[in-house]
Amino acid sequence: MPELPEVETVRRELDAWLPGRRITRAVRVDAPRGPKYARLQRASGQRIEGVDRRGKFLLLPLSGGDELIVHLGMTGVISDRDPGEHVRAKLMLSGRSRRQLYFQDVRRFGRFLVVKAGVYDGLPTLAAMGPEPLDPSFNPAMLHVGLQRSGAPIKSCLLSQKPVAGLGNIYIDEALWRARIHPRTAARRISKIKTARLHEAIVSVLRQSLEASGTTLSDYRRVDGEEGEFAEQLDAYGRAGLPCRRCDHPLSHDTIGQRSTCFCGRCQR
DNA sequence: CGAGTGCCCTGACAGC
DNA sequence: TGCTGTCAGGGCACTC
Repeated sequence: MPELPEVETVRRELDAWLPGRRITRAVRVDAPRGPKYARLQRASGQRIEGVDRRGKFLLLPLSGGDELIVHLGMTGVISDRDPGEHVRAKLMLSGRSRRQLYFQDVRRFGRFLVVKAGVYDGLPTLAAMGPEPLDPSFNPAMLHVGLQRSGAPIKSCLLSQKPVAGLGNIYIDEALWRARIHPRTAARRISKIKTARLHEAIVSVLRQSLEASGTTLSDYRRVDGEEGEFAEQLDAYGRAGLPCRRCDHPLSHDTIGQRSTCFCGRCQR
């Protein structure tokens, strides 16, 4: 499932060639009507001014004062080649190369919509998005303040995107494993010492995954169709029953916040 | 307002 | 072979 490293990988690829191009036509293809593709046709005729990211959302400011918002959901793939099936939206672009942009999304959890720039009324998670973990200003004190606001299990708290942006099921399990924090620990009970460890774990796992162009488990692909290479470096996610790489104890599996969770019952306390 | 639950959606896979 | 059931989960609507 695309999380920050995957979305940032896609952002960088798009940022290399999209800005400055005009969207000659934006169309829904076999996409449901409704809020996930709201006002997409408004992008037609506008120039793409940049490719930004907040958490797992891609934000493309447009010349007409609008913003194209893309969320990959579970199975969203942005491609510069026609994937053939499950294409939900398509951007025809100006420019001699005739390059186009396809949004493929098998399970339809993704979004591809246009809003007035910065107006996120229908997107409460984006509107309340926490700090960017790879921004140099992100520090343990900020994380601690965010965690203090919640009595929920740390796993659920991080899924909310409020204490920090861009983490999903995979990197939360990885970060908690690295920081040796049990996923059921109430967020506000996490000490400053452990919060500092968690901060370091979040930043390191995201940087390392980004270095590997993200994690491909099944659906995620880069714009050129290549896979991310971080899956082989996962220590927790998907390793239930396998020995912990730190203490050899078999990893446990549990469901927290309706999410499958893997952790070491011995060294995560 | 915070926490918890149901829901969307489709393919992969296990079991019979 | 072909069917059924289960699982995967990000974000939102809704309830308490």
